[in-house]
Amino acid sequence: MRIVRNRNEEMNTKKKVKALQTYNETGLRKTKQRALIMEIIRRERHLDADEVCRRARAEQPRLSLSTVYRTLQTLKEKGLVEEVHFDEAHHHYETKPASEHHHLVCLGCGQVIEFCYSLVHFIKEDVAEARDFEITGSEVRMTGYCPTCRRSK
Amino acid sequence: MRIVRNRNEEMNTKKKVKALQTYNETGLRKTKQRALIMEIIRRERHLDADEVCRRARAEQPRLSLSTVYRTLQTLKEKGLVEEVHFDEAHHHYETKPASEHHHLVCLGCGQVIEFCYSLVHFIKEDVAEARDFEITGSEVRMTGYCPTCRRSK
DNA sequence: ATTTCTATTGCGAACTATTCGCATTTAGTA
DNA sequence: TACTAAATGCGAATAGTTCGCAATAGAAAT
Ligand SMILES: [Mn+2]
Ligand SMILES: [Mn+2]
Ligand SMILES: [Zn+2]
Ligand SMILES: [Zn+2]
Repeated sequence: MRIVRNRNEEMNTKKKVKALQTYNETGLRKTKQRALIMEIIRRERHLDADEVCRRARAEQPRLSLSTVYRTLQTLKEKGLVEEVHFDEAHHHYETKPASEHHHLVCLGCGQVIEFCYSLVHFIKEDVAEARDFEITGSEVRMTGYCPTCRRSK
Repeated sequence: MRIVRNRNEEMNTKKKVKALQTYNETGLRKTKQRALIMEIIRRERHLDADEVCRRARAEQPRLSLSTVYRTLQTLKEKGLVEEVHFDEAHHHYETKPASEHHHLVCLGCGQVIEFCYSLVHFIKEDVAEARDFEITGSEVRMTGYCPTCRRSK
């Protein structure tokens, strides 16, 4: 019988250096599927799983929807992808942006506008302090009607 | 053949007065099911459709889940109920509160804490102005870990 | 109170979103 | 190159939501 070592276990310094050259920073294997999914959501924001899959299949027709779900989940855990929640009963995804931003959604045409507000960060700090919470995420979403949709009502 | 008049059409003043005594303010019929659903979500906040249904069936065993969904949808449109979006891929509901509030969710134990921030209203005004949007709703959600859950990690 | 009309309900089926199990493939390592 | 575990594809399972339609029941008219 053979001793199987978990790849995530501690390694000595020498091996650690070697590992960093071979694995990417996340410790995940580099696969065509993952790369493509990542590329797609880097290119286009706020897609849902099905939209990601459809776009990916243009290039990799055999890619399975399960893989898309699994990959988005994994990348989310690694902090490379964020899940956004609109009104619908399903999720949308985007690559983790450099600066925290929030969403304004038009209920007429569906367009999503991103906006930043340092006040949000302030609120976060304040709530964390007041409630003694360790806050790991925050999401601000506003819904309404854009100028165009407002006119056509 | 008989002329059928839509009940929502204009009525003369006299009839209008009568109607206000008979219909409730929303123009919806008063049914046992609706009353019960309303009572349940008035009593307990942030339930999802299935939880509402289970609680309702203690009193009305034949109540159907479809009715719960339909009713919540209707009451939402009338502005009596609000839909809240947590991390999960399904909705939760609460009676429309007097003052706008937001949510802090513990990822460990699931507890939901409500908090108010007038700053949010300010942001809303500001975004509306900056983007020329008519804003109809806003939701702020923060996630993290409560003191208790933090300790047990 | 009785009649009339249609909003609302219950039920099952349909549909959509997401997860799971497992055999097969493949990336990374030795 | 050979080995091993990670990742994939596929189909089935589960969960959440909507739909169609016949039956029921609230409100208005009589
Ligand atoms: Mn975004
Ligand atoms: Mn609430
Ligand atoms: Zn619009
Ligand atoms: Zn907790």
